[in-house]
Amino acid sequence: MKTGFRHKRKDGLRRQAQIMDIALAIFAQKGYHTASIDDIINAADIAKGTFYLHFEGKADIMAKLIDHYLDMLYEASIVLDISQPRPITEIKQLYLDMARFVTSSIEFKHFIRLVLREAMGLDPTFLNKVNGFFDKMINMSTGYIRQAQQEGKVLPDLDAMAVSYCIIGCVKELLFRWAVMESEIDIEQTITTAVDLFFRGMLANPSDVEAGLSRS
Amino acid sequence: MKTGFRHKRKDGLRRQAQIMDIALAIFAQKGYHTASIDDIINAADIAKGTFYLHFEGKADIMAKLIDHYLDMLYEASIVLDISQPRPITEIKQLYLDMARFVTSSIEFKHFIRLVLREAMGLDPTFLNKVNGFFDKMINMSTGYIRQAQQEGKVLPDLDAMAVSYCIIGCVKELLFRWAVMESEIDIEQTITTAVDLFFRGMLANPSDVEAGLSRS
Amino acid sequence: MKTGFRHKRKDGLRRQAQIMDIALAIFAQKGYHTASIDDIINAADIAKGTFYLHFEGKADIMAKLIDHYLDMLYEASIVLDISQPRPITEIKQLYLDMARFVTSSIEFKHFIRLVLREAMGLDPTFLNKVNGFFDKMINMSTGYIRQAQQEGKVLPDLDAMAVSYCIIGCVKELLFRWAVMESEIDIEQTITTAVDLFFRGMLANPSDVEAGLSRS
Amino acid sequence: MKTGFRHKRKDGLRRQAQIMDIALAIFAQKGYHTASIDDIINAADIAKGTFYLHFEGKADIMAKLIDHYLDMLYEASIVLDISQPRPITEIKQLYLDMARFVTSSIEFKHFIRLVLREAMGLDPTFLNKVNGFFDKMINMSTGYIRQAQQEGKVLPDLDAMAVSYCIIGCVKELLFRWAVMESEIDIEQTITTAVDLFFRGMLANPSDVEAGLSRS
DNA sequence: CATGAATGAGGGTTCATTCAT
DNA sequence: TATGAATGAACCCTCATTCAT
Repeated sequence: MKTGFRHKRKDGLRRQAQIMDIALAIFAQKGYHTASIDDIINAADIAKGTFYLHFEGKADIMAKLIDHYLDMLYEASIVLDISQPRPITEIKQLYLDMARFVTSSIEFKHFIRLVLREAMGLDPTFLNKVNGFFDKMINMSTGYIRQAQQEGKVLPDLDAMAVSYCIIGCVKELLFRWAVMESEIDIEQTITTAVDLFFRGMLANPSDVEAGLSRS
Repeated sequence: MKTGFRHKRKDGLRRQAQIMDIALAIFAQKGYHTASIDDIINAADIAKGTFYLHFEGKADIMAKLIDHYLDMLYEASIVLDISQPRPITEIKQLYLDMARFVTSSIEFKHFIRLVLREAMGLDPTFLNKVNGFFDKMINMSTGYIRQAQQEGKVLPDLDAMAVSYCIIGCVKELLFRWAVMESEIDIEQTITTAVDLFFRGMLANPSDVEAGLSRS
Repeated sequence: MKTGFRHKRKDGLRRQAQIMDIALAIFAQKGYHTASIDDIINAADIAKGTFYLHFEGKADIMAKLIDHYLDMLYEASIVLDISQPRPITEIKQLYLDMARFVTSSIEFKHFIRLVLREAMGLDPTFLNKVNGFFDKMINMSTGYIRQAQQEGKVLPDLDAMAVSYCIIGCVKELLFRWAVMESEIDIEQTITTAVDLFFRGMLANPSDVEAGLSRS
Repeated sequence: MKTGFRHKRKDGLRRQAQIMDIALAIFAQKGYHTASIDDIINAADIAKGTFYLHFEGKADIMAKLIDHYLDMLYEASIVLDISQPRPITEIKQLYLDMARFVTSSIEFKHFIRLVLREAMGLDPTFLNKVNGFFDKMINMSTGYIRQAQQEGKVLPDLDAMAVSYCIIGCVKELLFRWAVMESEIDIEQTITTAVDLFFRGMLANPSDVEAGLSRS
């Protein structure tokens, strides 16, 4: 028992962030259940103990990963939280901005891949965290649609929540194709199509959307 | 017929089907990774060896389950494979029929729960099988939309495949809410809303859809 | 992953008993904390899984060992539970019988060694089990002395429980020397000396003990 | 004196003694095996490295603790080493003094608790050190009894060493009840009872002890 | 002297799989 | 066919110890 030498000392938080990056890549590649701590420490080139120095265990690093990226998403989603009315064109721009944001980094791709592939199959803890985010999106969307209905801009008989489910479903599917199936999808083009589709189907006065439609 | 005599002897296929039913319930409840062979054989009240007599292993029973239920879905989806034109109203009815079909049995609920929760996180084999089905749905839908575009019934500039992604996304999301999150969703009502939404957004001549709209 | 062949099947309980015997020897030799499951399975020439087939873990086999031997001791101690008065000589014989009983088998030696060396340093669970036995012995002894005091055979002012502590202390020390330190002790001779010593010190009428004294 | 300046700098020996005190308390509370270095450094509010600056390791601090307290006991036991004859009453007083000595400080209680609970289960090194002390006590006692036998004060046929085992056993048991089981024992009263009991059982001329008996 | 991040051997436990009966 | 004891690779996790700073 003569261990503990040959260090490559790093500032605590940087080391932790570095391990998280690598773990995320591993999880995204092999899946949470299939990936082992050994996979992570080998990829990170650290010792077992070093891992447990920074994280309580496999579930802990997963939780920290989810918290970290969800925090970023929550923050980014603030721009979507519209209290004052905005023109359709701006809305579409917001969606495109969000899309560019989440598709800009490989880490986010890994995170989305991980979450959409199997975060649902993990502890209720994880499931709740992730679904909490989607639920917030849905509620935000629902509230926005209802307000538009009151303003007479959206068909009054539409079930706002059902529509929101559809929108979130579209978003998830697109992200799934992009992050999990690595499809060659033109995200911006597809989002434009989807937004136009939904707007055209929802709006009380279709001419309202004309400016926002890409072609016609 | 040489069944039913001696120590718990059953016709091979019936026994196998019975084990699969139980395994599906277990997998749907605990998740594929979390569920163990022991869970299955205890629930099925058979011995370890008996399980391996009928299945090559854990992955094998999972594969057989996926194959079995996907086969049923493929068969059921035949009615959606429309070569000749159909009126909008009939399309909506087809969707509702499909919805009633998959939500009618507890086994299908288990299957959908299993597939949407984590089958994506398993072997590429499983992922491919399941996505193969969704891809077929998407291709079917895409072809149908393109045909409608040629007939001038659907806006010509729409990216048919992007729209299909949206539709499948909606379907998955609804099924996810129903089977995984056990939300109290009125499936038929929500599907009606979604179909109307999409049709209104897609059709070249909105008046075509009037008959199909639930309210107007 | 191709494991599970090459068996040496044994009847379940016999295998369990065999593992317990070996584990007891290992624990007695290396100590509970120092001994590892690997030590046990190597000595028993079984696989890791086989161990966990019969025991829930290290603490479980320890608990089963303690229960097993304490049960035997409780049973053997029944003869000491004297409701009707007995002559001194018989008492001494009872002690000698008990001594012969616990020193007759190597397993008991291992058990006593284990218990006296460190069972006190384990979980409160183990501590309580073992002390429960000693407490029963002490209570039995105390009750017996008090009865003798009422009959005027034992000095009335003696603190019966304090005397019982002394007796148990002597017994423990003797067993410790024999089982832990492997001293060359003539157990029977020493017990005879101790019993005489205590009796001579306790009895109201020293001549009562004459018959029981080994010499003089 | 160059103590007290700069970052938490203390005189080496004082710091070492302080750590030992804390370690003793931790060991006594959780047990040697269960307690970790982390427990100690946390309680002592020092860094890991600081611990290894003062001690070679876990075994080393344990050894130093045992040595330290055994030294004190050896020193205290000098008063028991009687070359010239003493009256019975004085002997009893010596025992009571010793009892008061070891039960006077919380540190001694911790030490006794540690030693009687599991020091026996550690390295032979520790076992030998502790037993070395008890052996010295036994030899001292044996010599004293033999001398008394030659002087005709103690029954000549008694096995002096056996009697000594009994006495040490009583002492250990009392200390065990007090330090480990935290029983509410009146140490002085119980020792008085024990001493009287043994003397009455040993003495050739029982009237010799009369003065020493608490009640008669 | 003091620090605490890093180490890795070692330990306990699980579970899919096998095969003698 | 059916059984279930046996297997062992693979995991997760702990903690005494080291040494660059």
